[in-house]
Amino acid sequence: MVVTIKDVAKRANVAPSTVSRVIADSSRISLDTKKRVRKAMKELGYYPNVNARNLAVRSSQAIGVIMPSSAETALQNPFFPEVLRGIGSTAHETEYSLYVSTGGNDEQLFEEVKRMVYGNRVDGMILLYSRVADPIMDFLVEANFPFVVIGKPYEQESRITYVDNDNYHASLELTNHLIDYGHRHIAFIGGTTDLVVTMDRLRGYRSALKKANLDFKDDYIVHDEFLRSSGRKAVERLFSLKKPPTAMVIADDMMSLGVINMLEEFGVDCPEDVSITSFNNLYLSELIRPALTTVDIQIYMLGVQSAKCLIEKLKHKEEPAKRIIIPYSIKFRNSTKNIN
Amino acid sequence: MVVTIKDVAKRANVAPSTVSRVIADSSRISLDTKKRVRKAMKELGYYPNVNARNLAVRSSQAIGVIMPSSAETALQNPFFPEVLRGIGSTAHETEYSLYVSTGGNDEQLFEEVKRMVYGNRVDGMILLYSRVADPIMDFLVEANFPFVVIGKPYEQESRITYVDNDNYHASLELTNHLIDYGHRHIAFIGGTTDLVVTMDRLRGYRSALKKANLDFKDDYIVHDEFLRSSGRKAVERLFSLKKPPTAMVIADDMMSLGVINMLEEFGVDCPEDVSITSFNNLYLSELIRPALTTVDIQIYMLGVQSAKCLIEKLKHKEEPAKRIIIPYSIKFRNSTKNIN
DNA sequence: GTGAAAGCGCTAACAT
DNA sequence: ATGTTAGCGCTTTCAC
Repeated sequence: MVVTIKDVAKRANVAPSTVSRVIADSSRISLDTKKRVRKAMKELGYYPNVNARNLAVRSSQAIGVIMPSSAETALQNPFFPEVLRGIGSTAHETEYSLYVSTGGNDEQLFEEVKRMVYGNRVDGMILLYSRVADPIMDFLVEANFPFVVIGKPYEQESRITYVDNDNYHASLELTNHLIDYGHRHIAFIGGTTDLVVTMDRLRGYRSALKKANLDFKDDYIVHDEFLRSSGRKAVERLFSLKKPPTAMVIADDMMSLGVINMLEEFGVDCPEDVSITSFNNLYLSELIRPALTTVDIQIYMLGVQSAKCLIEKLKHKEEPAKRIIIPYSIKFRNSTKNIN
Repeated sequence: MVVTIKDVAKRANVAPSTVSRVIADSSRISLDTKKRVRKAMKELGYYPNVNARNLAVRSSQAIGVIMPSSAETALQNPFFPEVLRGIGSTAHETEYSLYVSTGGNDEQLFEEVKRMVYGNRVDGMILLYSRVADPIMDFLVEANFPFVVIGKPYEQESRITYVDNDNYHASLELTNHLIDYGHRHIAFIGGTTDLVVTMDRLRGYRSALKKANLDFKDDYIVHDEFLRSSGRKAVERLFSLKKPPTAMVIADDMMSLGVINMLEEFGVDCPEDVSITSFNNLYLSELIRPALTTVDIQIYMLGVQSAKCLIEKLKHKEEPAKRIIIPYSIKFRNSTKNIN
C-alpha cells in the first residue's frame, strides 16, 4: 500500500540508507545513483513519512504560532491574519510548516504549548503577544526552547529574541500631535494592562503630557481588550465624565472603530467635537469615516521578521538573542482637528 | 534529558506497554496501576512524543487547512480568517491541531498537499475553496483521503462531503431585489470563472434577468479575483461602456469596497446613481458608506460545520458523503436605491 | 491485568 | 561511494 524508503531502495537496487542520503542530497552519493534513486521515487510515487523522519532526527519542520489565549476572539482583529500572512510567507519560502494554536483559555493554551514542545511537534515558536508574567514565556525560557516574540518581553529582555515597534515614541509623537493641535484634555484608551504594548504606549502618552505640563488624570485612562466593543464601552465611560476629553489616543484601530460608532450614537462629531488618533493602520482605518490618523506599525513585516529570526535561530542553535525594531510611520488622515 | 514512556514505566514499576495503555485509558488496567502510572507521569513531567505516536498508529491528530494557492493574497480577504476561526474553534474542542497551508503557486500547493497526505502529517483536510477541475481535489478523491470542501464540488458532487450556501438562490434574490427597485441595467462582478461559487452566483443572476425578460449582456459581466483592486478595475471597465449599468451584483464585499472607492473617484454616487448588492457580509460591509446590502453567508458557521463533518468522517471511516447547506440571509442596508 | 517483543519509516553512526 | 545496523518513542499483538 504505502510506499516506503525500502521499496524505493529495492527498486533502485541500493540500500535504504542510500535512499535516505539521496533525499538529503548528500554530497557523497554518485550522481549516477542519485538519478537512479530519484527515478525510482518518481515511479513509485514516494513521499517521505514525516513522522518517521521527525522521530529519527528529533525535529519537525514546523513552527508553532501562538495566538493569545482566546484565538477565537483574537482572530476578530485583522492584526492576526496580517502577521500570519507575514509568517506564512517566510515559512513557505523556507519550507517550514505552520502550526497554529487553537486557543481556549490560558490553561489550555499552556497545555497546547507543552504538547508542541515536549511532543516534538514544532521546532520553535512565535508568540504573537507579550504579557507581563506570562507562564508560557517563562516556560519556554526555562525549557530553553527556541522562540521569538512579537512585542517586547516583560523580563529578561536581553535574553529573548523579539520583534517590536518603538511604541513608546510612536505614542509620544501621536500625543504631541494632539497637543500641537491645541488639545488639553486627552484620554488614553489602551489594551489590557497585562500587555507590554499597552504599558509602552501609555508611557509615551504620559511623557508627552508631562512635557507639555498637562495633568495626567486617571479618569482619562481606560483599559480593555482590542475589540470594537471595548471602544464603545470606553466612550460610554469617558463621556459620562463632567469634563469629557476633546481628544483621545487609542491603542488599536479596531477599538477606534467602536469609539467612532459610539460617538456617532452619542451625537458627538469626530473630528469636530473630538479628535482621535490610533494604532495599527489596519486597512479599515482608511475606509471608515473619518479616516483614522493612525500609526502604521507594519504588521506584515513584524510577521516576516519574526519568522526569519526564528528560522535563523533554528539553523544556528547558538545564535544570540536579537532585538529587531520595525520602524513605524504615522498616517495623518481626518480624525483629528486643530482647535488652536 | 527528555522523559519517555520508559522512564515513566520504570518509576511506576510497570512495563512500557502498561504506560501506553494508561495513556489510552484502556479498560483492562486496574485503577490502582493507573493511579500509580499517572502519578509517575506528573512527577516526571511526561509528555508523549507525537511523532512516535503518529508513526506507530499511522495518524496525527491534525487537520490540514488548504487555502487557495496564494494564501498570501487570500488572507487579505477577511473571509479566510473568519472560516479559520470557525474551524479552529471546532478543532480546539475536539483536540485536533491545525495545520495551515502556506501557499505559493498551484504546483507548490499541490506538493504541500501531497506531503501532508503521504507524509501522514494530517488525518484529513478542509479545502477552503472549490474550483473546476482542481487537481488537488481529484488527487484527494483518487487517494481516498478524507476531506471536506467549503463550496460546491464541480464534479462527483454526491461523493464528496461539502458545506456550502445556496448561492444560486441568494444571487437570484439579490438580483430580483434590484429589478424590483426598477433597475434594468444590471451588471455582474464575479470571482474568477474557475470558481464554482462564481458560476452559481452568475446562474442566479441570469435566471433573475430571464424571468424579468431582461437582456443578458456580456459587456455587463466581469470576472476577477476577490480583491479590492479587482473592484476598482471592474468599475473602470463598466463605466467606459456607452451605457453603464445602474446597478450591480457583486460577488464579494471586498470587491464591493473597491467598487465604491472607484465610483467615488469617478464622481458617481452610490446609491444615487448606481445601486450595489454584494456577498459575504464581512464586518466591513456595515462600516463603509454606503453600508452594503449584502448576503450574510455565515462564514464562521461554514468553518465550524466543515470541521465537524471532517472529524466525524475521521472517527467513522465509512461515514457517507454529506451535503450541508448553511442558510443565508440578506442584510438590507443603504447601497441600493428604488428608482421606480 | 500486565509484560515481552516486534515493528511503524526513517536517519546516522559505523563499516567497508 | 554505499551497505549494515541500531535506534528514535510509541503501540500492539501475543503470551502468561
